[in-house]
Amino acid sequence: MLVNPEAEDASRIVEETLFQHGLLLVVGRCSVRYIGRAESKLEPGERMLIIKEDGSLLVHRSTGYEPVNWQPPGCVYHSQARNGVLEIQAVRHRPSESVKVSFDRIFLTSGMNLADSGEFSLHASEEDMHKAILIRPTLLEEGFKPISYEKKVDPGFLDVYGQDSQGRLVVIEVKRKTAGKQAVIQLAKYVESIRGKADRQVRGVLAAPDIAKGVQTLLSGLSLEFKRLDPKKCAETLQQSKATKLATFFKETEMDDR
Amino acid sequence: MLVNPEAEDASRIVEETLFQHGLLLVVGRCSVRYIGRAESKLEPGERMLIIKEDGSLLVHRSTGYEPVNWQPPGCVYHSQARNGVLEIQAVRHRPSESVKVSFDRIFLTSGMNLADSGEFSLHASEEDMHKAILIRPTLLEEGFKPISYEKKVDPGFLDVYGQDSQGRLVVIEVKRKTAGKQAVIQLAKYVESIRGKADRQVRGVLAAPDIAKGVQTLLSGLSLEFKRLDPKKCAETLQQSKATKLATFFKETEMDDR
DNA sequence: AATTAAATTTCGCCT
DNA sequence: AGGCGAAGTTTAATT
Repeated sequence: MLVNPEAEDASRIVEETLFQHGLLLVVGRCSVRYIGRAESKLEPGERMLIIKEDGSLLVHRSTGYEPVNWQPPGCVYHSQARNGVLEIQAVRHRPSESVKVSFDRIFLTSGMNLADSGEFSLHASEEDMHKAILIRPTLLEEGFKPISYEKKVDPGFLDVYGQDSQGRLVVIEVKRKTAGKQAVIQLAKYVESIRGKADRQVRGVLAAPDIAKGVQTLLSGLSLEFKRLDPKKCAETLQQSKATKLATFFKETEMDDR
Repeated sequence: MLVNPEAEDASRIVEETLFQHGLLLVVGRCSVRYIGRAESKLEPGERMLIIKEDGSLLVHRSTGYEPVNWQPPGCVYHSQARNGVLEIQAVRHRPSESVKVSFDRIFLTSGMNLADSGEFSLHASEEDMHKAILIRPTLLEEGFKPISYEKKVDPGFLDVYGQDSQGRLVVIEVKRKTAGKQAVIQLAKYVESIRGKADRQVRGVLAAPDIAKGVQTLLSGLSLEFKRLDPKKCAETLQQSKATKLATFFKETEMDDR
């Protein structure tokens, strides 16, 4: 790690870190040029450059959640120090594009190796809600039996698909947030598609924590139903039934995707 | 800036930097808990925490373009050091959510103030392509004369609108990338809308660097046209004609938006 | 404030 | 490799 280094000294850290695929951090005054899917130019200013082990690149300004310039993982790098200017260039193909960062002043540069094997788990995502219904169908309603999930139909993918206690087909559209008009339209399309092929009655159910104001009218008008489904309860259901249990579940129920 | 500090010492830098809205950087071993729109848990590992002047937060692992946890600008922070553990918590409302980062080991912490007034310009955006057509209509075709741009019509806004050398109206849908089915549908809607009101023939032109495979058939079937338009050439056109020139252009041509 | 549309969207899955 | 759908999408523009 170097504080206020000359470009040539910083360059040594940069090259070494890039070579051994470490995490590189450079803070200083730079300009950035991007050419690829679009083109951009960033005039000189003080920013933070991060290059990760996997070759991804981030240029962050002092404000804003998003990087001002970036490259996804898999970039190839080239760097050089000349006339007190440190240039770092990232290139990737498919699509062909490149980002060039030129530092004329460097406050801090550091090469690191972060050991990180910690697991990341995201709960109560929409996919978790799908799974929760599969594991505990009563979350939706008594007697519901899932047949398939993320089933491909004409207009796209329907979330969960099954039959109710009376043998009617049930098409379920799941939303993690308050369901709006768009969700109803989507459900309607799926139901229509299934009705065209099925030989039995088909119900359409919108499952979400809440439904937007006024949308209930639209839903009722299309003879569709709303069922309240709490993401938190879904997450709890998943937590109770561990990943291993889920695996056996899929084997035991032998879901038919005809 | 501190290297391998105790939590209590790091805490001083953190608090001060947060207080004066500087850029905060903490690298170390941490766990992260997020609760809000969804919920997530990140088990201990070595990561980089960035908190910006505007209150945005980023937790970056050693790989991946995207942060593993984050918060948009406008968060309120609370931090404390206890039993050798540094805890930093970001809270925001609307939607209500929070991220808590707990460091049990710190490699590096730094508070900075980045002076950055450099302008960022993204060229060859779709809007740039609109402007380029206005400045040099021959980019589209000989004899084309723009009448208005971003004109409000029933289904939305059409990109550019004008008349050709034979006095026919021309509706142009511009895409910066390969135009797909959606672009054709959009153009068709606009053309239909204009045809309903116009007293002359109306042409529909899709202007893009390329057209998706198979979409040409759809386009032809609707009696619409495709014109190749290179974003790069548009960017060059804009560069030649400076912003000042553009301003006078808008004044001089007195474009009618009836 | 709510809705809609675009993004150098990214990411994942399936064809 | 390309295409489609989802995202804790984010962000900006518009109603």
